[in-house]
Order: sequence, then structure tokens, then C-alpha cells
Amino acid sequence: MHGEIAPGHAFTLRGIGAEFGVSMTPAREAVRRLSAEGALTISSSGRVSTPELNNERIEELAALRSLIEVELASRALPRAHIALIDRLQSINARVSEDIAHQDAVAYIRRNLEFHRTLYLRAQAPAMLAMAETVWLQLGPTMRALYGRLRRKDPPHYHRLIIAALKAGDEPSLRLAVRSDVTQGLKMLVG
Amino acid sequence: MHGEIAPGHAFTLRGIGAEFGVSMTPAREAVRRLSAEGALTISSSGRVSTPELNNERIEELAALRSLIEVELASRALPRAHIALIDRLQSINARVSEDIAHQDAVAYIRRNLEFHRTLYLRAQAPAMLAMAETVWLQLGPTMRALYGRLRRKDPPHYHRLIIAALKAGDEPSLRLAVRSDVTQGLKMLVG
DNA sequence: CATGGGTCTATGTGATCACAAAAAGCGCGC
DNA sequence: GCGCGCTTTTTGTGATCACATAGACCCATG
Repeated sequence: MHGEIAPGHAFTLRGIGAEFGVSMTPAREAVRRLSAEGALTISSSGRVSTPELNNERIEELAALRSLIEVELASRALPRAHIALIDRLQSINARVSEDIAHQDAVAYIRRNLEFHRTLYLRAQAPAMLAMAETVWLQLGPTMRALYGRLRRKDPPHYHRLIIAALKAGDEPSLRLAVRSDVTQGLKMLVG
Repeated sequence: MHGEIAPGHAFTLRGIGAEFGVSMTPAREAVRRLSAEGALTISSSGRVSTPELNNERIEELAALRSLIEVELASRALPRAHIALIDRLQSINARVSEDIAHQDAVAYIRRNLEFHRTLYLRAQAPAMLAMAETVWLQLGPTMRALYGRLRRKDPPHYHRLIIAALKAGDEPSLRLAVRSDVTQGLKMLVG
């Protein structure tokens, strides 16, 4: 999810087991679960690897993020009080630090933490789980994406999200979330 | 997914294995996969059962269906030619038969077949997989729902979907799909 | 008759093994 | 030097086992 693993990276059950000091059995179950969520692909011969997404698939997943996360933000809006907004601003400040340090993994993790913190207020666990499933599928690709573009400026749309939350402006919030989610994609595909 | 299993039904790994003539290992892997998709819940002690959804969770899943399936229908619209519409009408006729026979499982299966046939045209496999994951989570609950209401009339909104497809009317299509998806829910919650 | 404790069974977990198939390595021939 | 076929190794699959624990059952006691 955090982009620690590159797209196309191959795993072996015995290797995973050895890495975590267990036998093949728990490794197999973990792999089965992750592949059911789309985080790993299993070839016809049973080999396991992180997926290499083509542009169509990336566009789809970005559209799913947009659909689900806009709804989550919209549901969180009426419950977003000042304490939450403060926490979002604090997380956002650390996002800027991670960008300054050129740490792609930390940046992705913090960025998702920003979104998750907001969406938790929506009190919609099934929707949040769905969003996180999409994040999981995009993880390796996001690393390849954010590793490529050497950005220096902190995320613009995060500020817009916070501003819309403060103003209680739902249309602006929906637009800001949609823009934030699809922003990275456009750079990859375009 | 088709409502063959009631909510809260408990499984044992050895029971599943015996039912399909295999050992515990494949049963465990299947259960792990299905629980990762939310189709089964695993208690803290590892017991497996179909979920018993509360009203909030059902509302969430219906909202997810609405979000994803409206998008899928919208993407399918420009590719929906007469052959597809004919097939949808044919499926819809059999839905009416299943209602006449008071066969809840067959009705659910056929109803989902109607939706899947349309959405396949969207050429969006990740979105379709997401929608089917939601169907899977709602399966047992849908059986309890449709078993309760003894309806006699064929699905009204399916006709509206077909009409909107014929007319190439996207706003009508979006409304019809949203109505069809959330219709059953209202009867359960309300 | 209800309730609590104790026993017994059922169940999930993780490890290990045998096997088949696929991948990788290797050497031979052209 | 380069394919091609064979051998060896790696790897996933399914079965089985030992073990710990949770649930069920039963009986005695208040």
C-alpha cells in the first residue's frame, strides 16, 4: 500500500515464510488474502507478484478512488470539527517534510494517513475498507509514479480540502478531493 | 452471492473440506479469500460464518452499489448496441419467470446476471470486480430480504434501464440504475 | 429447576511431507 | 556463437499431524 514494493516484484511462499519466521502455511494464507484484494496477482502456475498495472487499469482505479473518497469526504464533512481539521493540518505539514526529504514511501504513507484520518469521520467502515483496497492495488504503482516526478511543492489540493472543511462547503470539498485523487494519475498517464 | 446461504450461517473448515471432497487446506484458502472480500466473517476465535449485516452496513453497501454501478452503466452506455439490449430484455423476461415461481435464489442470480451483462460492456474489470465484491457481501442479506417481500410484479426499474439504453439517455440511465439498486434496500430498512 | 464447574469433543493453527509441474541451468550439436 | 533438448532445482498444491483453545455437554450442588 505504501509503495515499498515495486510493481512486478515476485514472491515465493517459502521466501515469505522465511522472512517472517513461519512456515509456508501462514504465508500462503496471507498471499491468498492479498490476492483476493487485488494487491497481488497469481499467475496460472501459481507464482505470486505485485501487479504491473496498465494505463486503463490505473484510470479505473483512480475513478474508483474518486467515486468512493468523494462520498466518504462528503459524509465526514458534517462531523468534521476543529480538532479533526487541526490534525489534518498537522499531518499535512509532515507531508511537506517528507517531500523535502524526497522520501517517496513516507510521502505516500503520510498522504494516505491524511485521507484516512478524514474518512474515519464518515463512520462508514465498509466504504473505507473499499477505498483501502483500491489503495492497496495502487501501492506499487504509486511508488513508481511519485518516484518519477520530483516534486518540491507540498500538496496543493490538501489545502483546498482543509479550506472546504473549515467553510463547510460541500461542493468545494467534493471537487478538492476529486482533484487530489486524480491529480497524480494525470501525470502518469499523460 | 446468490443468497443460497442465510446470514449468520456457520461453517467449519473440516465441514467445507468434506463437502467438496478435499482436505482442510483448500477449504482454509477459500475461506481466507472470501473473508478478505467481506463475504465471510471470522470471529476472534477463528470461527467462520456469513455476516449478519446491520442497517447501517446495508445502507453503506447499497450506497457503494449505487456509486459504482451508476458509473459502470454510464461507461457501458456508448457501447450498448441493439444486441446487448436484446439480451438484457431476454434476461429480464426470465427474471419475471423466477418471480412467478417465487424462487428467491434464482431471482437474485438472474437479477445480478442482468446487471453484470450490462456492466461487462463498460470494459472496466476493476470496477466490475468491486461491484461483485459488494454483491458478495450482500448475498445472504438479499436472500433474507427478497424472501420476505412476496412480490409479484417484474422489476420496474429494469425496464427503465432498458428504455434509457435505447434512447441513449445518460441522465435517465443513471437515475434508473440508482433507483434499481437502492429500491430493495428501502424496503428492508424502512 | 437453575447454575456452575469440570470434562470432553470439535475446531482452527502452524508445521511438515510427498508430489507434480514449472522454471532454471546446462551441455550438446549445428 | 546460438538454439534446442535434457536434467536439476525451485516452487506451489494438497494432505496429514500435533497442539492449543474454545465451545458443548453433563452432572452435581444449592
